[in-house]
Amino acid sequence: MVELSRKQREMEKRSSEILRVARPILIAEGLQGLSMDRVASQMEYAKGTIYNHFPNKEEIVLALAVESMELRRNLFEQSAFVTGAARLRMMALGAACEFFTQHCTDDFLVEQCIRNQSIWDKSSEQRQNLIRQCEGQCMGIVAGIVRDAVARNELAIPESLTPEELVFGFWAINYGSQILTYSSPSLPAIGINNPLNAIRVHCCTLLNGFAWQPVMMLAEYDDSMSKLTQILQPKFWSLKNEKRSARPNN
Amino acid sequence: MVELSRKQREMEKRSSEILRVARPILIAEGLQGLSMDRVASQMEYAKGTIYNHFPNKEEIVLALAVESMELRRNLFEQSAFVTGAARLRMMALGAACEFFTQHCTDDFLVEQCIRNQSIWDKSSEQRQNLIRQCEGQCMGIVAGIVRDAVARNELAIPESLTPEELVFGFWAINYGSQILTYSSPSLPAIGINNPLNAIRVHCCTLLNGFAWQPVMMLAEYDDSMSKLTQILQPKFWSLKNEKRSARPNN
DNA sequence: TGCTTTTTTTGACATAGCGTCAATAATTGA
DNA sequence: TCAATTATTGACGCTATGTCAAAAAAAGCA
Repeated sequence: MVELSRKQREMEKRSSEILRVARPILIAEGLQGLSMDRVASQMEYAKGTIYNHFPNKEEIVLALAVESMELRRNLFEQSAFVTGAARLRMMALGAACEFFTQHCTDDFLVEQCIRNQSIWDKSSEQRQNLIRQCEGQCMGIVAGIVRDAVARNELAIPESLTPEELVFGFWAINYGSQILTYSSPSLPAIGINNPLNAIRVHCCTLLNGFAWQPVMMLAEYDDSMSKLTQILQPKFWSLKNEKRSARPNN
Repeated sequence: MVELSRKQREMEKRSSEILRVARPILIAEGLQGLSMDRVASQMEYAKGTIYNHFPNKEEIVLALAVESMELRRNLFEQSAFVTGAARLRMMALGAACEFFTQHCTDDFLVEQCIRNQSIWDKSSEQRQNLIRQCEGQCMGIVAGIVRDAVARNELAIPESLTPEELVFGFWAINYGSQILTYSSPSLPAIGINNPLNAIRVHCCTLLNGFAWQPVMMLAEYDDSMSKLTQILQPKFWSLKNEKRSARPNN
């Protein structure tokens, strides 16, 4: 019995070693660049051994994505601790998103990788559920803030929208902007010079559009965001570093 | 000379036949499913012949995307003909987006395919420029409406934003929502039941947030959208069918 | 310790896709 | 009609995937 758990621990250890090797490859060269042969040779194991841990590379990618999404969720959780108006907490989540894209670029890239049909076609339902779960938790955190705002009479949701559908808008703005930023051929060429600022402006404007109290002018919003960022960043960094030591990378 | 152009016409014809064969494969089975061998065998030509027209499958995908994006651009152009307040024209573009995703699903899917690094890594700069150009034209149409709104004093753009960056927000909402809708594992499970309505609400709210005149309540907005849709749909359909006859599909 | 059983690792194999290119077939022009 | 040009072909080399029987290692046992 002790034996069994030792075995399992060794198994675990090797699995995470595979992930440790695979991550930089995925980040540097994308889905195409990652191959089982390559992971195997870099680990100095035979290919079959890798297949003992992960039945295909899609499964590896999903496992990496789970790690990255957990970091995101941790950032979100941290943001939710901010006290004050619900709108402020909502903005703190915006700050978490900003931090994630700017300072956890690798994780952000990994997250992008799973927006690919082939991954979902080939991977196990079980691991897919881990992703869904994490996604659901993130949604839960944000929707919770929305509900709280409603309870405090700081926000009235249009009747045709669920709280989650309201969150969906902010999610879409952030996600959409980032995807466009990373994958649209040369945004500056079509007049978009500062997408990051644009995201902020649009989030603020959307919040104002819903009359989410306290309504803010842009300058005010920017100020608040700066303050929030200053308060939150140390925590964000330590979360990020915690994660890093849990999955040592080269 | 006449000979030469006949040759060229035949070349053209075959190229478009390749696209005609490739499109349904791409739509039904994605990037993975599309292979040069398969296109070749389905056309009853040898693989080498296909390579005479397109140096790799990424190039085929990009060519398909150009076709699809041209349809989108046509819809946008059509929308821009609407007369009245700039905001109404902006909404007409929203209607075009709705039409595109709902009734030109295939083209929408093809458009998604090119959000993939490998495509940009392997395809020719020349064809990439066609995409960029089309993207730029779409942006131009929308940004033109924004500029017009400013000129008519119906809208004041925040000073830290270019008109294009304002458009970026709407683009992100639409794009982001659609990507999430199509690629997020079961949105309903996390409380998003009617993403389409959500997009509408968020667009309206964002417009209102910018105080783009005439500011509208949601019900009013929905009414206007219905009317716009009724006016525009016939034109949209004929554009779509025009396209279809230009690229006969099975 | 020595021997048997179970588990793990290995890499050759079958399969499939990409992109190339010398050989072959078809077309053109005189 | 026949040489010259052009287009087509599919076998080939390469890389990657996923499998599986054989070999090696580890565990169990007396």
